[in-house]
Amino acid sequence: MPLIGSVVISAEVFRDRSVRMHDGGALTFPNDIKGQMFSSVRRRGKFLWLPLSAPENSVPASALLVHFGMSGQLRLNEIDADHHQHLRVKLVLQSNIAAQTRLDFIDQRTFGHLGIVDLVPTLDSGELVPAPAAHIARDALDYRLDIKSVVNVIRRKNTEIKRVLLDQTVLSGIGNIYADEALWMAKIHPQTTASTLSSNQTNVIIKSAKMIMEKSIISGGTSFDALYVNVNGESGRNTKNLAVYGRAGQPCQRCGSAIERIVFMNRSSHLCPTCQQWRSR
DNA sequence: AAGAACTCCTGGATGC
DNA sequence: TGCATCCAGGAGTTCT
Repeated sequence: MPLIGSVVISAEVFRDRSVRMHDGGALTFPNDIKGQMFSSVRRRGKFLWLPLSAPENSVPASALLVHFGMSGQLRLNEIDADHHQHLRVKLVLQSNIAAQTRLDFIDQRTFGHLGIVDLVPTLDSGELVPAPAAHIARDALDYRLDIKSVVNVIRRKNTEIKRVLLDQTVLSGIGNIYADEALWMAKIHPQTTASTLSSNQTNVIIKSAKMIMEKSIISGGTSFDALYVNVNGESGRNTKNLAVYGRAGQPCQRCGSAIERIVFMNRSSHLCPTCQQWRSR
């Protein structure tokens, strides 16, 4: 059943935290979403939203905003399917061409959330985006991405390049895994100060990230276990494509050196100590 | 203002 | 067997 054109018949929140970004929280969310129709699907970085239908001849003013955090999923289920152990929010949907169905928000670690938010025009393009995501930069895979200006922004940052890659206000969509993979491909140490990188090096990093993410999407995403599945509950197959992430101790595919795991900014980073040397300038 | 640290959370893996 | 500790990380908030 298609999501677009479906109307929310009812909603139930099983974990208040999962709608913490909704104005009014769990108290008002079910009533606020009831009767709303999804008119399309949009994405920017790690935010996804479903604009809610507006009166005729007017643009949508609000949307159901979803962030998956680490472990969040949206899954379409039969109306009477068993509740998943980590079901946090349940929407019952009705379309005019199919039976009722269920859109489940499942999230073990509850870093994800959803809520109804206003759509606001961005300063640069006037594109309508959810207010809580308005500060998020264009996605790495957005064809309108201005790589040249992103390179300039990155090269003005006086901090480690990996921090910058994870900063969603610079460039969005890159998380811890793809940052490590892109830096390995570009042969840059994650703790290299961004402002010491050349334009060419910075370009290579961005293009590597794009290439890696595109390849991952074709493989159905990077998943490790049953926690990470697509809308139909299927796991991705991209782990076999990873060169460094989660491969500490294994040989580098380029030079054979043992991959290292280091910790900074309270996160793991994986790198080849030979290919990615930390040169200070 | 920019950059860094802290915080939220669950449950599988690991150690004693 | 059982209990404690570690680990995974996106991003908002708070700090320096």
